[in-house]
Amino acid sequence: MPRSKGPAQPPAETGPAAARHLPEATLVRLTQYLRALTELREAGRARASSEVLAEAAGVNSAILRKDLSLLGSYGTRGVGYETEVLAQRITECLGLTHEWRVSIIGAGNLGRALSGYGGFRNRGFSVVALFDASPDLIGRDVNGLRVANVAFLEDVLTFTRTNMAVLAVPGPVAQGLVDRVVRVGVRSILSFAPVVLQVPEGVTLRKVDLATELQILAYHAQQAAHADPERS
Amino acid sequence: MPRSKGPAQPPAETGPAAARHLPEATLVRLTQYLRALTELREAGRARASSEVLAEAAGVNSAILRKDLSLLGSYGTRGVGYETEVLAQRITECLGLTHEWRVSIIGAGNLGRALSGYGGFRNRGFSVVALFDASPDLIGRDVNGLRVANVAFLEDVLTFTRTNMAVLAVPGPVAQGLVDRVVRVGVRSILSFAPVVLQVPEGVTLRKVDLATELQILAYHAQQAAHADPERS
DNA sequence: GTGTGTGAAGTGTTTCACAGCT
DNA sequence: AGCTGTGAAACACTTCACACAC
Repeated sequence: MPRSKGPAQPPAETGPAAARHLPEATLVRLTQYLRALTELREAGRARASSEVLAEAAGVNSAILRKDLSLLGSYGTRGVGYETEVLAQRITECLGLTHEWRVSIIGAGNLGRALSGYGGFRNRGFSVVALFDASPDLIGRDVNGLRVANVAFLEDVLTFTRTNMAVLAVPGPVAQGLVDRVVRVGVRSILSFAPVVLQVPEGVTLRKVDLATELQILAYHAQQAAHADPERS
Repeated sequence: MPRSKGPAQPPAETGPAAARHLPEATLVRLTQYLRALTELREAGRARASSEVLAEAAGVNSAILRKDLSLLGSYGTRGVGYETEVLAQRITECLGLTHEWRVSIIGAGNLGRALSGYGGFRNRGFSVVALFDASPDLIGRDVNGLRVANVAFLEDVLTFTRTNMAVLAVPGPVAQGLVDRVVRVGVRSILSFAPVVLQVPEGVTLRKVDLATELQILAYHAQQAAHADPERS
């Protein structure tokens, strides 16, 4: 903090775990930095400059430095960042020291794909339950989990101490499930259902929508075709 | 256009299909409006005000009107928007009149889930091929598609006139596949691989990253817990 | 009267460029 | 000398609020 305004007043951090209210765009990039740092560490690099890190994360170095400065001063001028220290710091900020217990609702193709996704088990996420409504699926073993009956959703969520829910169900039933999940205290939901969902204050909902992604690609492809009408 | 600046100069639209360079954020919402319009039309509504439409799409009405104004004047003051006309207009703008031929690369859990996803077949997207490298999967029938050998990727992409690729493969092989896909002229790629990917100018790449989504949820949950330390 | 379309203001994010620490 | 951390400028996006068309 090289500049003091008026009477010296250190910025009153409540400790190294501070950093309130990170911008949404920064959060997305922090996860990328974390991945890049993991790769660099596996490659044996103890230090990296903002330039190197930015390259590995696929962003420019100015925004990387700006993002990291929001977490506090964790680099060394003239040298760079220590990969281990920085990775630890980002992990802390993102709340990944906490253990997150994820339940997946919907054991169709997508739900099964998610339950087997390796990225979950890393970094403090563990899948603790998988639900479905279909008698054909209930009781079956999927990636080491027994598919539970969604009729018992509330009991199982409570018993497993679930604190994150992933919805991989058809649109029409999604809102009802959101309501049930919220009622037993889950406050973080990731939905793959292509519908608008309402959640009360204090509950975070994120959506992934495959149709939206394709439609945006279509737009850009069409634009490119306008500029250069060649390959369809 | 109620206001002319200086000598009358109509905004030189090249026709109703114009609307260059829509902001990324607007594109995302346009897909939501399109879905909302489809629902409204199915419910028999021929007209809707920005208020009603915004509610159905889960956004506020001011931004909806601003977004739609970028496509031209398609509403009627004092009345609202005609659902059919507007849906048609958005469909046009997004490039969904074109037929998009999608190949899915990777027939693991996720690739299979994607190939069966109903949202693809609607709105001009058709899945024309599904690839894998594993002898256990090649030749098997998945949702009416025979899994093709990724060794023949180039030939099959060309033969099927693929113009969009979806990557559902492990991180380490993703960049190589991007390069191959780009080399045969595909310019729109959606990747589920959790790695930074490089594409040349003129190719659009979008990424969906499950680990990132969960990590962002974790951050918000942690923030909420700081404010109100109660349920884990 | 009603509800769109849009300037203007407000807010958020990125880039620039360089002072200052190592 | 080199690289971080950060004000300041530029850019992007959202919200406000109201003139105007119907």
